[in-house]
Amino acid sequence: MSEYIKIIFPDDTDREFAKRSTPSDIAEQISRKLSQQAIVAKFNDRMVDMNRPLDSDGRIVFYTADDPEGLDTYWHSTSHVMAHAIKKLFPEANFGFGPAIDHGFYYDVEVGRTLTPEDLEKIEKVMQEIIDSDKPFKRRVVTRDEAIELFSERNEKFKLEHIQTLEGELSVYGEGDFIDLCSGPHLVSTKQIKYFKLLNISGAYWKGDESNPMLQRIYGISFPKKSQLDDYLHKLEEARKRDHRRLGKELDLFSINETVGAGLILWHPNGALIRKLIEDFWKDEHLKAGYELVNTPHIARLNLWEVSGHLDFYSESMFKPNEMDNVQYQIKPMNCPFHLAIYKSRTRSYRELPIRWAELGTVYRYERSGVLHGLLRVRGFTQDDAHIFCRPDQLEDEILRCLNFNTYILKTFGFENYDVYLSTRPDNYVGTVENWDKATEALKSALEKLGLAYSIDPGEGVFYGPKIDIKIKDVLDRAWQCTTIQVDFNEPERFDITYRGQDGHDQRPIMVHRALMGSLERFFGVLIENYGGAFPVWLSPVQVILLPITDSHLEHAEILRERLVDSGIRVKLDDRSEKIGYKIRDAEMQKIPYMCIIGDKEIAEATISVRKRKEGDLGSFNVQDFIDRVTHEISTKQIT
RNA sequence: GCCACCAUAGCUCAGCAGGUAGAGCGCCUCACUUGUAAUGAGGUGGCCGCGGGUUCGAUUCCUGCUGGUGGCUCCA
Repeated sequence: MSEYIKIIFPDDTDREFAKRSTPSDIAEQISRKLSQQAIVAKFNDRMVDMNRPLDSDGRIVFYTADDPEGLDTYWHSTSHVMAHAIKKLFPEANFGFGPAIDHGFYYDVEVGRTLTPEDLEKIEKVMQEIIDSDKPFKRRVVTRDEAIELFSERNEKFKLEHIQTLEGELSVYGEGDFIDLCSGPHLVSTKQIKYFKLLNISGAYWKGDESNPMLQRIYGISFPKKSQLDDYLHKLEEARKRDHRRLGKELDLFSINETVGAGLILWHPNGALIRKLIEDFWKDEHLKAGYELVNTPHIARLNLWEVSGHLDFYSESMFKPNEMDNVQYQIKPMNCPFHLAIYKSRTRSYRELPIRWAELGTVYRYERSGVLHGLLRVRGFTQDDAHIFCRPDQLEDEILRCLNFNTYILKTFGFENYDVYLSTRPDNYVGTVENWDKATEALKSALEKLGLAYSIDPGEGVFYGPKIDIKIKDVLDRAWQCTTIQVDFNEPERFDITYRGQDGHDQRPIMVHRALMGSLERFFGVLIENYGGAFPVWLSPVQVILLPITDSHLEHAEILRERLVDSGIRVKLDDRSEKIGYKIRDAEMQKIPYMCIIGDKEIAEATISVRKRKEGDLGSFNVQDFIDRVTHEISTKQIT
C-alpha cells in the first residue's frame, strides 16, 4: 500500500500528499489564503469536512464562503449551533429537520411552549457562548442500532422516526455535548461562525405533512464577515420598502377591504390607469402576434365544469355554485371551457389551425385563507389567458412562438432574466404516454432552439399535460412565477373538439394554455416591487407635475399644463400655496418622473426648469424639447 | 386550513396593572408668496375590527368570529 495519495485539482494539475491528509492539510500546502478561507471541500464528487482524512486518490475542489456550497455548509453548521443552544435552554426540546436553505437556515423544533422574540435573543446569546468556546465539529459513522440507541437516550422522537427512513451509512455530528443525526459536511469548529442573526419564528408541519404535528421553525442567517450580514439585513430592509402592499397604500394604487372580502382587489384610479396601459399594450401586441381576442361570461352552468373535468379535480378550489330557476351556475375558476365552447360553435378545418384566442379573463378561485398575500395571491384575478388549438405537427412551432412572444412582452417591462422549468409527466395523468413524450419533446426542443437554459421538474406537470413555467427575476434578483405554457390532452378529448383533416377525416387538435403575466393582479404586484413604485414614464399615472414657485406663476403654469395635455402627456399642476421645497418633496414621494419648476426666470425665458425623480435638477429646457423628450420616452416605453 | 403573532384617527404608532384615549404626518382654515426633498399658527378627525362573557364598569382580561402578518400545506 502506498503511503501517498494523488490529489487532482480543478485545473487538472496533481500532487501527492501523505495518506490520511485532510483537505485542510492539502489547502495549507497550496496557499495560506486558501487554507484560511476554505470552508468545505468536494472530494470525488462528495462533499467532505475539511478535517476528514482522505485515503484514496481523487479530485478535490475547495469552497469558501463566497461559493454557494461553502455558504451552505456555513449555514448548516450554524443551524446545529442554534439547535445546541435551544437544547441548553430547553432540555426537553425535540428536533425535526434543520437544513441550510437558499438564504440562511432553519431548524424545526418542539419545545413544549410557544417561542417568543425574547427567546430568540436568549438563544442568540447561548449560541454566541457556544461559538466562543471553539468546539470542534466531530463526525462519527454509526450503525443503525447505535443511532437508535443514541437518539432513544436523548428522547429524540423525530430523529428516531427519520432514522427508519434512512438507508446506507449513518453519521452523527457533535460539537461539545450536543449531537445530531447528520450527513454533513460541517465546519471544523464553531468558532468559524462569526456573524449571525435569528430572524423569525413560524410553524411548520413535521416532514411538511399537514396530518403531522406542527413544529416551530426558527429561521436564521450567518456570515463570516460583518459586512455580509449587514448587506443581507439591508437587503431585507430594501425589500420591505418595496413591499407592494406598502407602496400600494402610499401611492394610492389599490386596496383590499375587509367588508368587500379577503383576496379581492379594489383598483384605485392610479392602479386602474396602470392596468389600462398594460391591458392596451397586451391586446395590441396579441393582435399583432396573430391572436384573436375573445370575451366570455363570468359564470356558466355547472354542467360546463362537469364536462371540463374541473368539478372532479378542483371543486375544492371553486366557489360554491348558485341556483337560479333550478339551474346551477358556477362562477368561473378558468377561462378555457368557454374557449372550447367557441371552438365547438362550428366545424373547423385543418386550414384554420392554429387558432389563437386570447382573453383577459377574470376568474375566481377559493384560496385557503392562510395563503392570501396582497396582490400576489388572491381569490379574484384576471388572467392574461390564451388558448392555442393546433395540429400535432404545429405544436413545437407554437411553443416557440409563445416563448418568443413572452420574452418580448416581459422585456418591455424590464424583465430579462428568467428561471425556466420544464415539468414532466406526473404519476397521475391522462392521455397516452406516447402523446406525453411527444409533447414533452416539443417543449424541450423549443427551449433548446431558443438556447434557453432550463431545469426539469420531474413529475411536476399538470395531470393533463407537460408545461413550461418561467419565473422572472426582479432587480433584487428575486424570482416570481408568472409565465406558464401548458400542453393539454385532456380537454380537447372531454369536449370532443375536432377539425376536418386534409384527408376528410376528423382529427383531434392539441390545446395549449398559456398565460404570460400570469394574472394582472400578480403581475402588477411584481411590477410595483420591481420598480419600487417608481414606474417608468409610460406607466406612471402622473408623468409630469408642474410646480409654480408662487401663485403669481399659476396662470402661466396653466397654459403650459394645457400644452402638455395636448401632447398626450399625463400632467398635474400643484397649485397649492406652498414652498417649492415642499412641493418637490411631495412629488418625489409620489414618485412622479418629471417635475417642472416655473418661476419668473422661466416665464421670462420661455423655458422650464426640469427635475427628474431621484436624480434631481436637469437644468433649463425649451418647452418643446422637453415635450419631445417625454413623448419619446413614452412611445418607446423606456424603462428608466 | 394549520402554528404563532397582530388589529387604537386616512397613515405610522404611543397609551390603558380595568375608570370610554394621545403624538407625528395627512386633511381643513388662516397667515406667509416662497427657487430644487417638510413655513408657521389654529382646527378637524376615533363604537380602540365585530359579537359574546367576566366585572359596578372592558379599548384593556377571557372567548368566538372577521381581517392582516410570518411561515407550513396548497396553488388547475
